[in-house]
Order: sequence, then structure tokens, then C-alpha cells
Amino acid sequence: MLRHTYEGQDCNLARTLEVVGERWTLLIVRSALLGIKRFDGFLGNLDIARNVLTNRLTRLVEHGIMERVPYQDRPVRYEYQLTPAGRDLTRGIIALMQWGDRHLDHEQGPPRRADHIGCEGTVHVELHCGQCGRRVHDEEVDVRSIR
Amino acid sequence: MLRHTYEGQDCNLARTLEVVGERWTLLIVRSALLGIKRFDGFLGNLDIARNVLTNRLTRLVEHGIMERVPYQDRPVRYEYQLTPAGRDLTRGIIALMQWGDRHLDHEQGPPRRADHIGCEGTVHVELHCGQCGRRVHDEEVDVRSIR
DNA sequence: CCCTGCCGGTTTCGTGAAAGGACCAACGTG
DNA sequence: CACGTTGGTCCTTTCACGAAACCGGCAGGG
Repeated sequence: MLRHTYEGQDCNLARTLEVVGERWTLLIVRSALLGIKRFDGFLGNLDIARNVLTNRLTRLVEHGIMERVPYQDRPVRYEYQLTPAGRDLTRGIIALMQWGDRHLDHEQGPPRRADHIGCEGTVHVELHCGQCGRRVHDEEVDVRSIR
Repeated sequence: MLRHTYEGQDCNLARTLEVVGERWTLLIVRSALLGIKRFDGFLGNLDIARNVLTNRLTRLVEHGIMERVPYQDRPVRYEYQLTPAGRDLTRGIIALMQWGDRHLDHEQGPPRRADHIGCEGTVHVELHCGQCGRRVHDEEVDVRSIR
């Protein structure tokens, strides 16, 4: 994405996209979820231009999604770790990834899975009601503006 | 987003972002979830350039996320409706929106809510394990490549 | 002591997409 | 018959992206 400002949009989807909606950003976070931490790791994993990677990592750090921590001195080298806020994007990322699993790429099955550590089942994203506690389907959701 | 190709990425997040990751696209789908259907409706709701809106709607139709249906003849007028695949983006959109609710905009509370129709509770996005059925937290998820 | 390689960047530059605004066409209405 | 409504197209300017070259600190080898 581009021109990362959606001003005049009183909407937290717009605000979120200003932070993670630029091209490559969510893919960088996904790579981080896979365990990649270093500049060259992201480079090799993503086939992204170096300057763009620098730019995105800087922005992710600015927004508190990643943290730049030295892992050696002499010479000082940094790696990038997800913060709790960054890991909190897991749901959104898996939701989009599994949407792709369902609607695109029917050739050879999904290339990536989200497993429940310990139990080894596959993790899915679901909507649940905070009131009645039941699972909710797409058609039972009313998205609405307040204000 | 831009140059909408992440080739060489055997990843369904990348494929999904090629479809809905361009600037404005997810906001258009969100507006559609709010009930907006017409060209001028999106224009008024989003403050987007007309040519960009035309481009995005065309792409959404191409990808089977929206459908362009005439709602009157003479003159023929079209409106854009979400397909089931489009409505299936609900989880991803709410996940990102509520990430924004949690981590951005601490001023006046979230401007949009997702309600459970009938029950009037608020809907949340959760991770659940397909095996053991339990709710899963971010740290219990292992995202991994197969292949 | 110089050469090479590794790592994590910065700089420069050309290109193509987005923003913004003017224009357009078909029809209905007063 | 002018004017508004709807759903666009066209043109120009701006700016983000991609590619590639360059950089700097350090270790190890000959």
C-alpha cells in the first residue's frame, strides 16, 4: 500500500492499515512469526528491495510492532523481534492467510500451517460473541458505525 | 499496495494480499460490509479518487469478491454487492479493526462495532484449535512452512 | 598487512502507480 | 431545455517502489 495516510477516516481499520497496510509490511510480520529475525533473513525470505526493507523495519519499530535489539557487539549487529503488539497481529494474519487457503490456490494445498503447540491440531480463526459466547457466522455479524 | 505481484512467494498470505492488499481495497470491502453498494456511496464514504475507485471495484469483481449487478434500466445503473467470498473476509477485517481498537486510538473508543445479530453482543475474533477445540492464544501458535 | 567475505545498512536514480480534478454521457425532472 | 444524478474516463503531477551500486566495521587467511 502507499501514501500511508487515510485521513478523515474515523476508523480503526484505516488506522491499522496505515501501520501495517503498506506493501510488504504484513509479509515481514509473517516472516517474523516464522522465526526470522535478521535483516538478511528477511531479504532472503522475501525478495524485497533492501531500502524498502530498511524503511518497513524502521516503521514497524516506530509503531511498536517490532523491537531492534543488538545480538552482538564488535561489530554491533541488530535483529528484529516482534513485540506483544506485533504478536497480537497473529489473528489478522492467519485470517487473511486462511482466506487465501479457501479461495485461491487450489492446486497443491496450503504451503503454511498454524499449529496448536503441544496438541498439534491446526488453528483456525473464528468469530465468537462476547455476550452469548457462541460461535458466530459471517452473516450473523452486523458491522456498524457508532458516532 | 502496488506492483501487485509477490511472485516466488509460495504463501497464501502473499496471494491474498495481491488481491486485497492494495491501498483502499480492504476499506472498500469494509464499507460494503457496512451496507454501502453504489459508486457514489463509496466515494462519499471513503474520500478516494474516482479513477482509483473504478480500478479497485473492477479488480474486486474480477477476483470474485464483489459482483456488479444492475439495479435499474434506463439508464442502466449498477451497484456492487459482496459475494460469499467477499463476506468471508469479515474475520480478517474485524481482526485488523480490533487490533487497531487495542493498540491505536486510545482517545474516544472504537468508532465501529461488530454486533451479533439477534443477541446484540459484540463479536470478537479468536483462534481455536481444530483438534482439541480449545481457544488458543497467540503464543501457543506455531506458524510454519510445510513444503 | 592486505584481501576477502559477512552483515546491516545508505544513496542514487528511473519508472509506474496514485492523487486530484476536469470532463463526459445517458437519462429524469421541473 | 436547463439542471441534477449516477457512474464513469482522461490528463497531469507527485511520490513510492525496485534495482543496483556503494559503504563501514570486523574476522580470518595467507
